[in-house]
Amino acid sequence: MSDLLERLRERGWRLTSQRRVVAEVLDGEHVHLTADEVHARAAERLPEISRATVYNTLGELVTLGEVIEVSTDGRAKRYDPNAHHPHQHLICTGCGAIRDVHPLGDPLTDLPADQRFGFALSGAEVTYRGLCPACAG
Amino acid sequence: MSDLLERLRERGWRLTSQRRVVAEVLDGEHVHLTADEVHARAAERLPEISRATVYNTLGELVTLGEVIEVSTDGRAKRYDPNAHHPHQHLICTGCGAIRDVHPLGDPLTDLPADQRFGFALSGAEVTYRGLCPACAG
DNA sequence: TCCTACGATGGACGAAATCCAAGTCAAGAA
DNA sequence: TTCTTGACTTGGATTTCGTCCATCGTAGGA
Repeated sequence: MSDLLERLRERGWRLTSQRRVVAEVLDGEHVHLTADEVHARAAERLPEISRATVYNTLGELVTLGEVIEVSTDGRAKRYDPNAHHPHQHLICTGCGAIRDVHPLGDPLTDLPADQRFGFALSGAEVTYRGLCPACAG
Repeated sequence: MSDLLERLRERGWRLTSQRRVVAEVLDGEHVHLTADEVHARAAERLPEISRATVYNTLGELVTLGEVIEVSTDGRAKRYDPNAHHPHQHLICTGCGAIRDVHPLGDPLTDLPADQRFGFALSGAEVTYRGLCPACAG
């Protein structure tokens, strides 16, 4: 059993075939899939899995901190299984490809106290944008 | 006439009453409105303006670089008229309130060459998240 | 094996945004 | 000023993404 399923089981997750397949889809490929793509890949192994179940399961994985939700543009959210390694995203403005990147330092430290307006900061996301080599042609 | 309308006119924008009202709504309040809120405020002055026109006009303003589109979460996009002053956003995880903030340095410089993967970078957006004083209450 | 509470199902629903064919009008031409 | 034309607007249909809900199924403990 994968590390992911193992961790979930330890937390009392009821392990259904549907949840197993969704977790395996995410665990298997470290790319950034939409909910619909996750559903399509899960349906290859479990043809009658419903979209509601995929949404429910993804939501739980996000709540449990196993998966990160990425809203890159105004389109479908993407799900990033690389939740245990802090990182940011680099997105191609041409084709929409997403890469995980590791900038120097912690973005949070760049926001001085007088720019925090009394907020209790919990995190910062950085999205770099540019043309990938293929799109720059 | 406002600076915004002046700039648009110089670029050959056909100035219709609908476009004028949308531009004035954005120019007047430096808050982050959704398309629906822009439509509601525009309709106060021009009751029969259609949603499609508001969406069209907002899209053109974004293309022209006069307005920035902010996709905070999976909800409606917000439109930020403060496009000529580089800034980032601080969002309350409780109530969704958005503030413009000015972090130190340029986020782009934090991404080392070996993390750029051949991309031609065009920009970086930083979203700080936390609880605002009212929600932390 | 049996129970039962938790999870899955799928169709209806809703929000946000886009599309499209038809009607309207800003602004340059005469 | 009036005319002309192509760009702009309209509103309803459509698409996309996601949630809700009543009902059915089943994982896992007793």
